Amino acid sequence: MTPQALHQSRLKILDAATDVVRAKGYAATTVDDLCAAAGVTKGSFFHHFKSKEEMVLEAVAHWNTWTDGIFAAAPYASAADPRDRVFGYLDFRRDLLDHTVPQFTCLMGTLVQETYATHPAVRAACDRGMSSHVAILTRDIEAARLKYAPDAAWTAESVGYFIQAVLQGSFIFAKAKESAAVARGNLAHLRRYLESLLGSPDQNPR
Amino acid sequence: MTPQALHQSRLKILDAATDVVRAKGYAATTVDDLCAAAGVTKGSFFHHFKSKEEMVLEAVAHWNTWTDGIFAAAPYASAADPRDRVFGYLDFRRDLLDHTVPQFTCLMGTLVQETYATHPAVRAACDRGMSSHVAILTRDIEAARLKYAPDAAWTAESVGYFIQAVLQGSFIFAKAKESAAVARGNLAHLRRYLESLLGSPDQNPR
DNA sequence: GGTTACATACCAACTGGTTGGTATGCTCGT
DNA sequence: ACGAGCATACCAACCAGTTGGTATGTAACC
Repeated sequence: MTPQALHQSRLKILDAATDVVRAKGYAATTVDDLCAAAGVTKGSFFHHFKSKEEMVLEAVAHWNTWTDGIFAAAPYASAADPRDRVFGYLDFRRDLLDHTVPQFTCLMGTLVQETYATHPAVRAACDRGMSSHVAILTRDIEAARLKYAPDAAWTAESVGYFIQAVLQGSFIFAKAKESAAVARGNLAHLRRYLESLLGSPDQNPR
Repeated sequence: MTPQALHQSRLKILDAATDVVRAKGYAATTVDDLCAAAGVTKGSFFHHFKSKEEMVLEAVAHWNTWTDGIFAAAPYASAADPRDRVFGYLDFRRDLLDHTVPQFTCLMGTLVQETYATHPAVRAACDRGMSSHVAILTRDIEAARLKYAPDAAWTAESVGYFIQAVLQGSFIFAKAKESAAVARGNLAHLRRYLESLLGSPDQNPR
């Protein structure tokens, strides 16, 4: 966003927030935790952010530009066929599971669970972020639907939300079991379902 | 569990915990919040529970016996055909979505997100609880698989986890959007997928 | 070139309110 | 009279946010 956003200390705090909040949650993360992780002082923190909540709102925005960049730059994103992009997305997310649990889980999914009733602005930011990610995904799904299942009874958007829900739910089990095994199995089921909707990516159109 | 568990104040605290923790999360829920919601004093709270964490562990156990009872008593549970029980479960969960968001979301899904890295005992309790619910569901799925898809490439257990992940992910979107609409759409997709695995419940076997 | 004025970035110490938990004593059934 | 259950007052630790100050840069003015 603003040139300000590039400032070193500011960035370090936002980066630290994505890690610490994902690991401990919002309420349990103290400003001191963040400062220690970012290597800045409390004075610096409150110089850059009016409050802890305002900071986390910017952390969500920071997270979204960061992840949007990752998915846009991924190899699958430049596939010519939209269905290949959809399945490429699934494979890409499956490969992300090779990282550790705190690394592949979602900041917004974690945040919204504990803040939806108490911090309306955070809830709204998570809603916007998750929905915009779904919208990006939905574009490819809709293109694939028009090409491979034009008479389908389902909407592309509902499939986009379904994919995200499977991912978010998988993260919960990954945390509970400290293992990505269930998440991997879930992605396999999800792929099979999408193949039933769009056909397998190595089949021909129609 | 023990006859102790039936004690009035104890029960009121555990009931309050399921509501308040689901709404505000574990860290943001104070012992005073719980006491106020339960209508007991702090002295009573710490008479019955050694600590906030020990209380939440019992709240998880309390939650599991409560929900297990609900699902066991639901009409679908006594269907003769295992496939009917599986789809009955899906319909039952869909109907639960008519309640408010705080009412149909899952205590353990909320809890584990923010505690998995900081409160190992809570994480383990959530894992046990969620896995045992999956295990109950898996029994019906396995019976349906043997009857309707004996040569299937998938395991009943992995389908059980998939169903739960879709539900948990749906809860996240319900919280983010303060609406169950996405959750309903997700359950429709889930049903379609299960029909592709087991056949539609009004079809004949094989 | 030097001085004033001001803005940004940062820091350590502090504050006032909150929190989980404790200490102590009251009450009531047996 | 004795212990289970409960109530009240309290405490030390902790927390978000404040304060007052320093260091650095920089733009303007003479």
